[in-house]
Amino acid sequence: MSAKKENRIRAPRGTSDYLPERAASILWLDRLAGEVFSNYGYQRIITPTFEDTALFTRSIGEASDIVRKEMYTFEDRGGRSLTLRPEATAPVVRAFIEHNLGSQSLPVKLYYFSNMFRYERPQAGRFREFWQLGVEALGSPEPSLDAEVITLAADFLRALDIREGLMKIGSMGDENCRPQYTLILQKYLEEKRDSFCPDCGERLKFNPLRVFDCKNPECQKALGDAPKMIDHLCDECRDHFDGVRRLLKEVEIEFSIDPMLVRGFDYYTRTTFEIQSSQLGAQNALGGGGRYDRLVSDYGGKPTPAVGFALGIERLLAALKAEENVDLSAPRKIDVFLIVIDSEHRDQAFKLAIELRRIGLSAEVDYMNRSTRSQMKLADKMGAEYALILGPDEMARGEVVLRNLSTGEERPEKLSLVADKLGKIKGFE
RNA sequence: GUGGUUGUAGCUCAGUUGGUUAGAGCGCUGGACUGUGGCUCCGGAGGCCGGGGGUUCGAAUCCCCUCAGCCACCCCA
Repeated sequence: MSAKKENRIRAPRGTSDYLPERAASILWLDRLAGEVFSNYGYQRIITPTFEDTALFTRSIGEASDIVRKEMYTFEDRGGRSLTLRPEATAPVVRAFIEHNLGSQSLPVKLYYFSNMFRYERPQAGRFREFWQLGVEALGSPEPSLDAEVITLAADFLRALDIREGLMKIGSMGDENCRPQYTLILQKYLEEKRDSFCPDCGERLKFNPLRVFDCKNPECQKALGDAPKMIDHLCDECRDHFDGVRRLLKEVEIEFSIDPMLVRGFDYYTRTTFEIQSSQLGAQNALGGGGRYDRLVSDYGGKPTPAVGFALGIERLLAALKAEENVDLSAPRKIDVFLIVIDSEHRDQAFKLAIELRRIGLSAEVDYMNRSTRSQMKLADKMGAEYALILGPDEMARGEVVLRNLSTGEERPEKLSLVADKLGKIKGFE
């Protein structure tokens, strides 16, 4: 037990053990997501934990921070370069192409709930292993699909009773209007270069849109009258964006237009969105997503427009906790606790416990040779509804005592019939 | 990767200007109640004071290094 602390192995940095209480919260979210998402027609997909490294370098963007310094990349014994998934859109798209899911009726609507890995310095709401819940809808360019996905995200937050989520939406344009806009922006930024911080000086060279993300107040001020993508959309993109906004209003989703919204992946086109929470600290995004019309064809699939989003599970839990709207720490309750008075009846208690469990009741027994009194205390602490007492006198008559722990009422029952009886009381059989 | 801050029992924390066997509450456990819980009372287990090195007669307390947590930058879920 007392291994020297220096030698003790701990969970790796940025990871954590989800002990029963927290694990239960995660599973609860998973189950709730399953309910809400299936109403919207999304089906669960599970992809591998690791993928060919090239899958991510190509989709996320060579220049992005995630690819440059945040991936868990390793070589396996066969010399393949593999990477623990930092996000799930690329794997889902890969699976979509690999299994020719595009030949089904479109759109194909999938959701996932899985762990992601990013080599980052841990911080509030940011970990090296974390969980994401997300959807991908592939096959339609219609604004209604964007609106559906955004509504689904908002409805899920509503189902969780998270009220502080702020929906922000924007548009990145497409291959027609974005390159032109980028040039206009770059030119503007170059002219006002001295007003920006050194970081932004770098950004404007390889990814000028990123300048919008800077938190430096000086930079934000200088950006005030910078040209915005949403003012330079081509006609098609403008119509699309208008369509998304109109539909969101139809279904009463509250949102604001954020002309400065920039997301971290290079593959987005047209609609992007992000849900921010004031409860979260610096890492304030509960989730986000957008449209990626080029990704499937970039991977060699048939051109397939698509849209999706991801929510951060740990951040949802943090927001839930901060808002205190939901009690995630419901105490465990059991149906029956079996109390052994004479240790010669332990085997019978063991058998009876299993019999009760097999008919669907939760039953517990003492494993520590506790006194009767201590067993009663345990039963109480576990929130047991009944205590089943195996006393030598009753056992000699083939009976046990059934005690209702909330009323204190107790009476003898035939040992051979007590399981059936409890099953009936609890509504089984 | 950079900066700030913290690190004492399972948990939340005390620990006085460095001074003998390191404390509390909760939790765990035994008992008071020899076959019966929730309250109360009494007892017990559990810490090389994150780890390593140094200063000192003496370090949980001072110094250095390291690891980890937290917070921020960066970036994003």
